[in-house]
Formats: sequence, C-alpha cells, structure tokens
Amino acid sequence: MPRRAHNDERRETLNRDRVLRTAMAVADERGIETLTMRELAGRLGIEAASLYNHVSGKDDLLAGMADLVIAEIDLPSEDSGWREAMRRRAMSARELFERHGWAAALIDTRMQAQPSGLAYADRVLGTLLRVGLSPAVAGNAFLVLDSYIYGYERQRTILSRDDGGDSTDTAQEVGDAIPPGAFPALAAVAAAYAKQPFDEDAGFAFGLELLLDGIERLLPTG
Amino acid sequence: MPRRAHNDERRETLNRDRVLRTAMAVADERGIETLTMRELAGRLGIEAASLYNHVSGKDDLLAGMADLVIAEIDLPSEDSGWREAMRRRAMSARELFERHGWAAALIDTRMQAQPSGLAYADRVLGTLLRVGLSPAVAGNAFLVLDSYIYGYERQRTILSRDDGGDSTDTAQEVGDAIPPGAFPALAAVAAAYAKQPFDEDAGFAFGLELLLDGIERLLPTG
DNA sequence: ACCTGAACACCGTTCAAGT
DNA sequence: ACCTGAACACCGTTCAAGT
Repeated sequence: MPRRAHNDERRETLNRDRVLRTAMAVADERGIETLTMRELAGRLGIEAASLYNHVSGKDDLLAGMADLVIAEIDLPSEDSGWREAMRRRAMSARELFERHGWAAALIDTRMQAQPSGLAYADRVLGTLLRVGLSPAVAGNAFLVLDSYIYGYERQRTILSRDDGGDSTDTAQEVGDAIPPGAFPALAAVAAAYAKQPFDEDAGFAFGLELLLDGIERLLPTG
Repeated sequence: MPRRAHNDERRETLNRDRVLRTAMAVADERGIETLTMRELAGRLGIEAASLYNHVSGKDDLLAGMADLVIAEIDLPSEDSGWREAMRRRAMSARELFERHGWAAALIDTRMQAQPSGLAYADRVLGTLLRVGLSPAVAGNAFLVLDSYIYGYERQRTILSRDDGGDSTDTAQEVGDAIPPGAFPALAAVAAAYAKQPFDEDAGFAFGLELLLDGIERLLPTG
C-alpha cells in the first residue's frame, strides 16, 4: 500500500466538477442528445436522483458545461496586436468545436450567463477599447465578429455531414439528391465541390479578414 | 344555406398543412419549447395519437415547419442587382425572425434537408453565378454571408433579452450584474448602451456591407 | 381513412427513508 | 452529507379497436 499514489485524486469522491467533466465526456462520445440524468448517473455509478446533490437540475448541468467549455477558448495575451488577438480567438473557438461538437449550440444560448462568458467578453472588448475604439463601436465589432465566428460553425456543419465523410462526399450526395435539372446553380456548386473539396479554413478566413479589415478602418490611427 | 361561402376552406377538415400551421401558431404564441404533440392535438381538438395520421412523428412536424418558414424568406426577383438581392434576402430573414422567434434554430438544423431550402440555395447561388463568380467561389460567398446573417440573429438575442425590454434595459441589467471593478471593459460597453441604445439594424448592416464589399472585389468586372 | 383509449418506454424531478 | 427507492407528472410513440 503506497503512501501516496502518483494519481493523487481519489476517484471515488464525487463532486460537481467530476459530474460536469463526465457529462462532457458523454456528450463528446455519444452526442449531447444522449445526455440524460439517468445515463450520466449510470456512468458515475450512482442513481439519477443522487445527481441533485451536485447540480440543481439539468439546466444547471448544461450551464456548468457551458461555463467550462467557454473557459477552454484561448484568449491570447494582451500584448499581441488586436488583429492577431481576434484571429487567434476565432481559431481557438473553431478548434473547440472540433473537440466538442455540441459546444456551439450551448454557447449560443448560455454565453452571457456564465462567469467565463463575462471574462471572455471583457477580454475581447478590452482589446478593442485599448486600440482606440469607442465603447459603442467596440461592442458592435464584437457582435459582428462573433456572429460570423459562431455562425460559420453552424453553416459549416450543414455543408459537411456529421458523419466522418469529407466535404466531397457530402457534395456528391447533395448532387445526387437534386432532381436533375431542377436546381442548376446548386448542382453546379455541388459538382465543383465533388471534384475539389471545399477548404474550410480558407473559406472561414476569407470572411473573417474582410470583417477585420472593416474594423481596422474604424481605428483612430487608421 | 349558401351554395358556397366566401371562405371556401372547410375548417373542420384536418390535413397536414393545417397541423403545421397550427404548430407554427403555438410556437409563435407560447414558444417552441411548449410545442408538444399533446398540446398541438388539444389545439386541433383531437387526441395526440391522431396526429400520426398527418405527420410521421415530431421530427417530421419540425421538418415541415422548417420547410414552410424557409419558404417565407423573400428571394428578390432575378433582375435586381446581385448586391441588392443579397441585402434584401438578409433583411427578409431578419424580418422572419421577428415573426417567428424559433425559426433561426430550426433553419440552422434543417435548411439543407427541406425542398424550400434547396430552392433558396439555388436562387442565391444562381444570382452569384450569373455575375461571374466560379461555382466554388460562389459557394464560399454563400456560406460566408449566411454564417453572418444567421449568426447575427443568435448573438443579437443574447444582447437583448427575450423579454420585451429594449437593449438599454438589457445593458443596464448587465451593467448591474457585473461585480464592480471586475470586468471594466464590459462595464464600459454596457454603460454606453445603457445611455444610447444599440442600433441593431445599423450594427447588422456594418458587417453585411463589409462582406458584400469583399465579394464584389472577386467579381470578374471589378 | 381517420380517430380514440390505453398502454409502453422513456424523460426530469421530488421526497421520505436510509447510512 | 450523500445516496437509494419509489413515485410523480410529463414526454413521444405504438397499436388494437372503433367508425
């Protein structure tokens, strides 16, 4: 019997954090629609009713997951340039959605209600204020950027099916599903992507840089 | 007994369309989260089980609602300029969200699976192809624009609470909720909006025109 | 062809009872 | 303080039975 195992956390101790982490794991592995109180309890080796000792209900559970997931978004250090800072947080959010496919939907609904959401907004707005935007303009820039960043994720998932298939497969399927001759423009685009896959990163950067250009023109020095 | 009433439709006849329209009315009035099969059936004066004669299940019900709601988006006539066409459909989508607050979430998930969604995509892509964009570029432009249009709706609803209160009230609440001194940038922006309300239309147009500018630069003649 | 009644398998949640 | 067992009010859905 070792005095102290390398792994110092006692796995048997159940607390709010372990409940939330396990819930995230369930959502990652089997999808957030399979996350029920009974399923989560089973994973933790307890009864569903016991969960209410650690979270006040399912809404609190989802709020806690949102809080943790927002905290995973990497906010670049304050000394990097504002434009690079906006680019990096956008990229970080997109990486987050790769790890947690359910995150975008949760963040949409609950961003502003979580402590980590306030910290996130404050850091972003602080970066924009520091380079000379007025509070009102900074707020607008923040709104426009995040509309695009989070909106892109939703549209993107429409394009490439949830299945592992890449965008050429999806384009092929869409192309096949179109009644011949009915939607010529859509068929042409689907055919183009079936031949050459859509570059999601480049597609995202295209819109992002346009918005950053516009914000840059609002800076006092520019 | 009149040979034929002005109102030719017999209100008693239940069919898929009337089920879908009633479901939309429930979602409009009480929110989509209150739309249950039992509630809908009650509105129609039948039992929940009878709904399955007209829709194959709740998923089919939501798909049908999405199809109808996408069809409400006004696609401008083909002879107007591409830029005006993009502007008009964006405005039309935003008006749609005023009528049907639940529409954005449904459209996100189901746009591409509905006949009206295919028609919508074909019309938009057709407009972009006609002014000389390649299929691949047109697809990217479509994705970028719709990311912004639908993303803005989600971020906007975060800003202005679902309650009737306008954005100054929300800003005031946010400002009050912030621990004093903790989030100075966020507090400054909230204070600015508490004094002067955020202009949602102008804020939306700011980002939209930036994206349209960028797309315009990709045109062969530009 | 359309509707009903009753049931089924599932939810989130509550609460008295245990330890 | 934390867990269990059993119940409650609700879901979506199925199906035999009616007309």
